[in-house]
Order: sequence, then structure tokens, then C-alpha cells
Amino acid sequence: MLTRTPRSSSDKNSLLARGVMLWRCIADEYEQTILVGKYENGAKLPPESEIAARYGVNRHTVRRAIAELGARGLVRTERGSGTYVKTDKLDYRIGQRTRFSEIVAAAGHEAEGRLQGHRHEPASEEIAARLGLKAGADVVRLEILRAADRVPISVATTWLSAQRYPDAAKIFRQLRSITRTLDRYGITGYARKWTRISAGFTDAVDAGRLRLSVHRPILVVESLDVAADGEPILTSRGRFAADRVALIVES
Amino acid sequence: MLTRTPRSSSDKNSLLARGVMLWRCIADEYEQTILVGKYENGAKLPPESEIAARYGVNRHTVRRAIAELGARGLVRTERGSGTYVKTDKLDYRIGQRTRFSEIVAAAGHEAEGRLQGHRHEPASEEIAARLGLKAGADVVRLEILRAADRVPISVATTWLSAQRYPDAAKIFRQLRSITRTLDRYGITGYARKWTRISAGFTDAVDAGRLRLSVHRPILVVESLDVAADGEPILTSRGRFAADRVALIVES
DNA sequence: CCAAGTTGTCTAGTTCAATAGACAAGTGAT
DNA sequence: ATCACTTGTCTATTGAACTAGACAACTTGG
Repeated sequence: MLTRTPRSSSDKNSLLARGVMLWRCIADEYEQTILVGKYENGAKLPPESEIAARYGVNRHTVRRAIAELGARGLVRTERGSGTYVKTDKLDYRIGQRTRFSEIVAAAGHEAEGRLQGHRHEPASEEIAARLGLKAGADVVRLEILRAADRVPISVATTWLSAQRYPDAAKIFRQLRSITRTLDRYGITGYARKWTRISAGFTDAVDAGRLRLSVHRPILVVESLDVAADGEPILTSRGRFAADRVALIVES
Repeated sequence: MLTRTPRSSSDKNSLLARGVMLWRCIADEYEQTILVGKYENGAKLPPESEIAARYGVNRHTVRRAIAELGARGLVRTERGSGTYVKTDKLDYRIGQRTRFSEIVAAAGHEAEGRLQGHRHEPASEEIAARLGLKAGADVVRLEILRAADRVPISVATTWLSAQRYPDAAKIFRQLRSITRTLDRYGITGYARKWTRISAGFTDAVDAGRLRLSVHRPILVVESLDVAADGEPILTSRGRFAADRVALIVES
């Protein structure tokens, strides 16, 4: 061991970043070791008391760090038993009938969709072309955060014609589902026409919303959904947490 | 503006990262804008009260953020006048006579060297070859943090023969200078024999010591110093904060 | 010199991170 | 069934972050 000059160097001090809370440092430390593959899926973390002792920290502080890991979808805790690593990913099947809530429910999880923001804006050329509108036409823009079992899965920016669906935001905020929102407008069956998948990294905003660090990988999914008669309904640009989702494409 | 669902979204909320203090977020924000070149050297920051208003935050919080920027060597504050950006770098001339304290003093700053850690260890083949020892020979290893005007400039790992300089660590801790430490052993004139410069990025440990973010650029300086008779004395591996230092090589 | 503007310092109060200890509730193996 | 072990919850305390307001000390330009 290196002998350190400043003071008694418990493992606690080696973590301490100025202005960053202790529990956050511990959570980040464990996230690294988990993401780097040191723990297999389902592996058990050391008991809280042991982690606390190792870092020279109170058990409550460790509990808070673990709660953060849970919110990030990295671990699951079982009372009386222990804390277990979750590195398996949600299989997200992309096909003609792609409905977030159905996919998540089929996997045995609780789906949730929250409207983070919305506005009316003139359509860019790109968006207008997708929706079959003139460039500059009024469109509704929705920012939607989707989660499975309270763990954020994706953030999506969705555009719809403001003329046809003027109150889409208000209705979505109540019903929390695109499918049910369109149902209000009499659209009963809509289908995915095309999907474009690329990759990138989280920026500060998406990282916050998805409870990820900055510079984590994301899957960027652009898509167009059309009505039964082929008329464009909505187009979307979703950013999926690649640490938590795998996209399955039918072939 | 996007209408946000959760709550009133002042600019303050857009910064808030869970587990990170407000002042730290503000400091990081300003560090980014400074490092990205938005401010010229010597440019004046907005007054504290204006920054506070902009973020919807108390002035004391802003003061703390600015103090952090000062500690990182990015700004200098002048009472009654304002806060000014410092992006100029310390010119660090590398020659036969390379003495940290002399270089810093010549630039009109206050030099400081602190021993962060030390130990005896067997020399690696590389280190042994440099020092003219057998591989595995006992060497003293020092971890030294150097600063100019309290701003960290470099961290260096230095190796000396443990047989010849057994108490190097103890003496350095008192005298805080390699030159004066060697003087105790009767070495009055020593000279740089070779210097090897490469580049890299901060790891978590060096970032903390140098008060830098992780993944900031560093200059890696490996070197060998010899006595007047050509006998190897010490070899070193320094990591210099590239944001704060420019190396000047005589030709 | 004067006045406006800016940084430095002080006091006071609220909120929350972290510590400390104790006990309840649940699990798993003997 | 019992016992050791683990997670969940509760209370209480300390210290730091952040807010709020006021005033002193200093700089700059007119």
C-alpha cells in the first residue's frame, strides 16, 4: 500500500469528488464495475453492511447508492435475501404492430408513458415530407418518456399534424398512450411503415431523463406510422437506452 | 418554449443532476463554456448577481461555483472589479536545468510541491535500466503534486535508488523540493539527460489530484536526471494538466 | 471627489446528506 | 421450528448546502 501524506486514507476518501454526494460516488463506482462486466446477470452484490464497512461509510448511505442503481435499472433488491445485478435487456420487437405498452406488458413489466413537454411548431422539411404535409405546416410536437417498471427505457420526440390532432398533447397527458390517444380521433388500427435505426451517445438532457450517465450509448429509432389506408399519422425520433434495451427486427 | 409537465422549469432545474451539488453543476457548466473557447483570455464574466439571477439561484451559490473555477485555475477574481477568465498557459521550459520551483518563480508565481504518497518497491526492468540498477533492486517511489499559486500543475511519479537515497521521502516531505533533497545527499548539480513527451487523458485518480474533470488532456513527461559525473540519479513520469501548461523544448 | 457597480464578509434560517443505533420483516439453511 | 443473515423502516443528531438580506471594501468612470 502507498503511504499517503494528507491524512488517514480510508477507501472513502479515494472516492470523494468535491461537490458530489457520497452516495452518488458509490453508485457510480458500482455502475462502472457492473457495466464493465465484473458481475454476471443475477449475481449477488455483497450485503449492505459489508459494502458500508468496505467504504468506511454508514449503511444508510450505501442503501441510497443502491436505490440509485435500482432507479437506473442495474440492480433489483429482495428483502431478506440480497441485491442482485440485472444486466439483461428488454427485447423490443419492431414490426408492423409496434406498441410500447404491449411489448412491455408481454415481457411481464409495468409500462408507463409520461409527457415531458409539448408545443406546436412549423414542420421542418424532413418532418413535413414524412407526414405528407407542406413544409412549415403546423405540427404538434410531443416529448415522451417511457419506462418499464419505473426504469426509463426511452425518450421520444413525436410529431403529428396539428390540424388533424390539435389536442394530442392534452389527450395523451390523460391517457398516457399513443394508441388510446389516436383512438379518440377514430384511428383504430395504425401500423409501422418504416423504421430507421442508428446509434449515438447521450447528451446532457437525455442522460438526465433516462437516468444515464453522459456518453452512454443510445439507439436512435426514427419511424413513421400510417393508418390502415396508408395515410401518414405520426413520425417519431426515439432514443433508447442501449444498456437496457435490445431491438429485435423481424426478417 | 417547451411546456414541461413535471413542474415550473427554471434554468436551475435543467442543471440539477441527482447527487451533485448545485454549485458544482454551475462550475462545470462554466468550465465547459470556457474550455470550448467562448471566452477569450482576460474576458470578464458577468457579475455574480447577474449569474445568480440567470440560474435562479442565490448569489452565495454562484460565489462557491466561481471559487471552484478559481481553484481549477480557470478564472481570477478582483475585488470591486469582476471575475476574469484565465486561459493562458504556464510556459514550462524543458532543458538541461529543469527545476519546477525555478520555472514557476521565474514566471512570477508561487511554487509548491507536496508529497502525496511514497513507498519502497522493487524496480521494474524499465526503471532499473534507466537508473543503472539490477531489475528488482530496491527503489524509492514518490508521488508528488506540484502547483503554481495553489493551482495544480502536475503529478509526478519519481523513482530513486533506495540504497543511495533511503530517506528521500522523509526529507522531501520536509524540504518540499527535489533539488534541496538531493542537496542533503551531497548532490549539488544535477542535469536532465533525456525527456520523453507523450499525451493522454486523465484517469479518475489524476483528475482528482489535478482538480480536472476525467478525460481532460494531459502531457506525459518521462525523464532521467543525472549527476555531474553522468551517474543516473532519478527518473520520473509526470502528468501535466495540458489545460494549464505548455512545454517549451529548446532546440 | 463622487456615485454606481462589483466582490468580500457576516448573520440567520431552512433543507437535506450522512451518521448512529435499534428493531421489524423477510429469507434460507439446519 | 429455529437461528443467522439480509433488507426495510424508524428516530435522533450533526454538519453542510443553499437561501435571504444587509453592509463593508474596493474599483472604475465621470
